[in-house]
Amino acid sequence: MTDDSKPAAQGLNFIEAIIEADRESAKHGGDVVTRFPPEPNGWLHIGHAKSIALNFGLGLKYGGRTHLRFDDTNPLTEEVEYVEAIQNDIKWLGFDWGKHLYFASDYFEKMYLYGEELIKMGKAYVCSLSGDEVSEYRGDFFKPGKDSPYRERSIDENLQMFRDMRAGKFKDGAHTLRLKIDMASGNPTMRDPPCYRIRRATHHRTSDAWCIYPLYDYAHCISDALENITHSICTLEFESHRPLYDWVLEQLRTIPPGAPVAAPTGQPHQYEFSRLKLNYTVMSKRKLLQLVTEKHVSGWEDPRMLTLAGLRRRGYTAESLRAFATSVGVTKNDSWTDMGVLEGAIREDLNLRAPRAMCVLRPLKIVIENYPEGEQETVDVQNHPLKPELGTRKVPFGREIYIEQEDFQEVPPKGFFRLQPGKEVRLRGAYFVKCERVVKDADGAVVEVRCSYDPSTRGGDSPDGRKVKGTLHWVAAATAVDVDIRLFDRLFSVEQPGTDRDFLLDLNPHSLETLQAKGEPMLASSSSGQHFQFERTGYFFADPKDSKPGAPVWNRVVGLKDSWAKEQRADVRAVGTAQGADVRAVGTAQKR
RNA sequence: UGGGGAAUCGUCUAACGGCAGGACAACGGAUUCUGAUUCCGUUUAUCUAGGUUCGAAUCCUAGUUCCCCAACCA
Repeated sequence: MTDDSKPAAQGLNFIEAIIEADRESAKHGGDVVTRFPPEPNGWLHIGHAKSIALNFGLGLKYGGRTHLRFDDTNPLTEEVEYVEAIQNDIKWLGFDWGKHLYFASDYFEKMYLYGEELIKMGKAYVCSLSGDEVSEYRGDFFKPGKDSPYRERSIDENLQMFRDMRAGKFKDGAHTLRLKIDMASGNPTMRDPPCYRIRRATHHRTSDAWCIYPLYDYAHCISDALENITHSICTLEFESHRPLYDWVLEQLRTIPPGAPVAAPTGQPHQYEFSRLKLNYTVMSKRKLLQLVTEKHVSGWEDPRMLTLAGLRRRGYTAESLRAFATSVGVTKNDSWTDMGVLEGAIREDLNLRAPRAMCVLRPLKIVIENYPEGEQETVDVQNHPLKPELGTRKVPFGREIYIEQEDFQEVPPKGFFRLQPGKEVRLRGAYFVKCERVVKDADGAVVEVRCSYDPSTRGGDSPDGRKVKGTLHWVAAATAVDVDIRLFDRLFSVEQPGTDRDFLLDLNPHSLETLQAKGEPMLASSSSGQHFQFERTGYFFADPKDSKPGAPVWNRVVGLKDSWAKEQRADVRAVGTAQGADVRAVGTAQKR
């Protein structure tokens, strides 16, 4: 997929630059080992895709490897359901951890022994302050913390108590093991952080083997070191945790030979990049979970959700997501990516991938008066104009057909070149038709348009060389199949949901519209998981969950770009502002 | 009145003392049996103020703005 003929678009991202410098200096023996460390407490979303693509991409690019490690140190929120879903999503995205599947819980025994060693070194102590007291003693940003009264417990007592913690001799929350660092540090993370808490909860892997569990800051760096991770890449909010990450490993490296547990071999370094922020959506797992549990969406796999599962079901391809992840770049800038970039990525992919079909979303009946009654024929239509090798298909045509309601205007606006009284358009792959008259109901609404056709234009070209401006998609009424369609819009109606109020208030009430359309017969037999471009309307995907054999349900992945619609909107705006406009504007011509 | 980060077209991102480049968006045009795609073109940026230098987005000084940190969450 690389194109060396392109002029250097280069510029490594800053992590690649670090890695290349490290390889240059033979740091880590030139190895590159990264890891993707999800906590199994929710489904993966588009933001994770950026991290996955980064970590696995680096492993691939530099001939190293990437581990999948579940960061499962909090049994209260973690479940196997998530472990499975996460693996599923990563594989679907196209990445492979090979045999390198790990769990932080695999290291619980070692982590515990490291705790004992830290106690023996005088670097950790059992603290018996309550949660409230701990935060009180911690101070705040401007006020240094105070030492815990338990800070100077003897090594023997600490060791005994830590063992008793493990043995289940204390109530939940009665004690913690804390690292002895510096209660006056300007960085709150370094104010004697707890590294073990007592918590009787069944763990999804270790069951009830443990009643104490390590905390993130302690567990993560140790896991990285045990796996010989070289570049431990995380998001910006962990930046202030890096001194602690380094501190723990530094202590552990001093474990003497012959101790019950050997010092970890790896010397990983943590690097931080900015997480993906996309407008018109929310990314936090807490909010996504809330959308699911409060049933604002149908589940983690709702096609409007920007979870990987939701996007997959919506019809996004793994390729498009990987391309998107690459296109947003990797920096430490706090930035917002426009949803349009994601939509562009899937359009670009599907434009090449998806065969074309015709489907009329909001039908308007056309009767071709000079077409023989009772007669029917088939016309050949290209399956993919960009790929002639995909051939053509037979599409039935007849006297009565449907076109899109918006493709006819009795009183057309300026620039409209679709069907209108007295004018001729092309029905794709079929004939030129001309609007002769309009049939209205009692209220004056157009219910049917009467046309004539030119039999000599069969196939869509006129022998006399006359041109038409418009080409419409259509479906023959007699053979049309009813098609279930779901049109999705952005889940939220504002760029940054929840900025100054509850994010749920920013939900877009029109994010889902279902309708029954008229499609060409082929669409009834399409199998789930298939993509089409419905010509002139958008890219659609047969929903893998809701489709039944012979009755696919079509998700609109994304609409086609529509510069006509955009122009119309611009005209509306222009008219709106012109009314209030001031004539003085004429005078600006004198400038310069 | 702490600690840690970040500031480049509208957006995202390059440039590492030597012509501020690319992508997306926008706008204009060409082609088109999809008002799609494709192609061509145009507009738009170095947070501010000083300094060093032949030369500063880049180095120095001072300032401004924004983000993160006060779970026994990750």
